[in-house]
Amino acid sequence: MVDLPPFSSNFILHWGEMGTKWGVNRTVAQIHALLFISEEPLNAEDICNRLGVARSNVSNSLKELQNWGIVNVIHLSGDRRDHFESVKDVYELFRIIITERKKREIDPTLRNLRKSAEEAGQTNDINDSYAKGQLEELLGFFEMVSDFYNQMDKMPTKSAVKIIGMGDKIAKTLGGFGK
Amino acid sequence: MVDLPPFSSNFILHWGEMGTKWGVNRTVAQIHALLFISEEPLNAEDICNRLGVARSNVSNSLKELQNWGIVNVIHLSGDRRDHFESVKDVYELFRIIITERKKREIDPTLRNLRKSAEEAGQTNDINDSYAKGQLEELLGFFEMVSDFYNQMDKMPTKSAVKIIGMGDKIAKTLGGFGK
DNA sequence: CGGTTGTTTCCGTTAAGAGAGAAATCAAAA
DNA sequence: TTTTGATTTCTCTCTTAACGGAAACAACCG
Repeated sequence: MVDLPPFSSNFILHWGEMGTKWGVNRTVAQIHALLFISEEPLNAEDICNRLGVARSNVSNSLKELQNWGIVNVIHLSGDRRDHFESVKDVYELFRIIITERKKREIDPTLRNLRKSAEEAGQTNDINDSYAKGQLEELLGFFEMVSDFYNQMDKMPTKSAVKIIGMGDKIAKTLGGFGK
Repeated sequence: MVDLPPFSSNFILHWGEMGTKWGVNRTVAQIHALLFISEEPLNAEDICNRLGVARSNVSNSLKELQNWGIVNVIHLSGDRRDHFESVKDVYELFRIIITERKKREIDPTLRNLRKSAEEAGQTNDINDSYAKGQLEELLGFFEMVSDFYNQMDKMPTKSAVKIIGMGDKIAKTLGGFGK
């Protein structure tokens, strides 16, 4: 971890570690952490040197970060090399991540549940009716979550933040109805 | 996949597959899926037979599901064997999962960010000020998310559901402010 | 054309995790 | 105490992912 203050390396290492728990590989998360706290865009060479990882690894990791949509290519005048920068706004960053995770982790299940529920609907075996009901419950839940995500995604970031931040007030208002 | 209607095996297999994307192993997710759609509690032997996996694997997986808090032991009269049942209410199920994931995936980062931000606060090197600011932004975001989770957790399930379900209406109300 | 940059694709190594099976251990009921 | 069920531990295998290095390739520019 060359040329970085201790608190930065600490953060980068931790972010890499957590990355593995979030389903992205360590290097990918580290590179993202580095770019996120870098004021200027960095080129691939810079990243290699700072993190001490192989060039090919950096190249592939950058590609994955671009697939996620949280890292963009920047061209500096007078320099032919690609430079990379992370989405810098935290709210925007997580909006993208959440949308992407929904696409990968929710939508396939939603499709499968719809299919399963449909198939289940065609059987009338009394033994299967409980399973059928549970699948329908699950499907309903996933539909709801999916709708919620879609609405948050359409919303301007600030409104979404406001909803999250106002969680307690909304809860109090609605609490009476929910009981 | 013995003694199960096609839509059930389909669901169990898919849930197992998605489990790997959610960070739990395949067998653990499959067992959970099986228990979730089973009306009666199953014993370890049953699970072995239905899913065709090793007994030890079932034992360890059940333990992990109990650690997550989404599977409980049940004792049936006249049967000394442990029986297992999943949390059956979908909303309750995901409330538990989300709380648990927060504990594993958010809280450690929150702690680390607090530490990093504190360390960063002590340096006055002008070169580090951007990184410092980004870390503070990130910390603020994680604090907000954490608070939101805590509030949802304290809330009766129905209120939480109501907030999620009313996402669009709340968005419309707040939309004007957010723009 | 030669030099630089970037991507892609191999290959080989290493590390980590999942999974199965066997045996030892433990606990409680009969 | 004996028996049954459950957990724990250990070992072994298999698979996957990560990683680095090297080379091939394409694109571009001077």
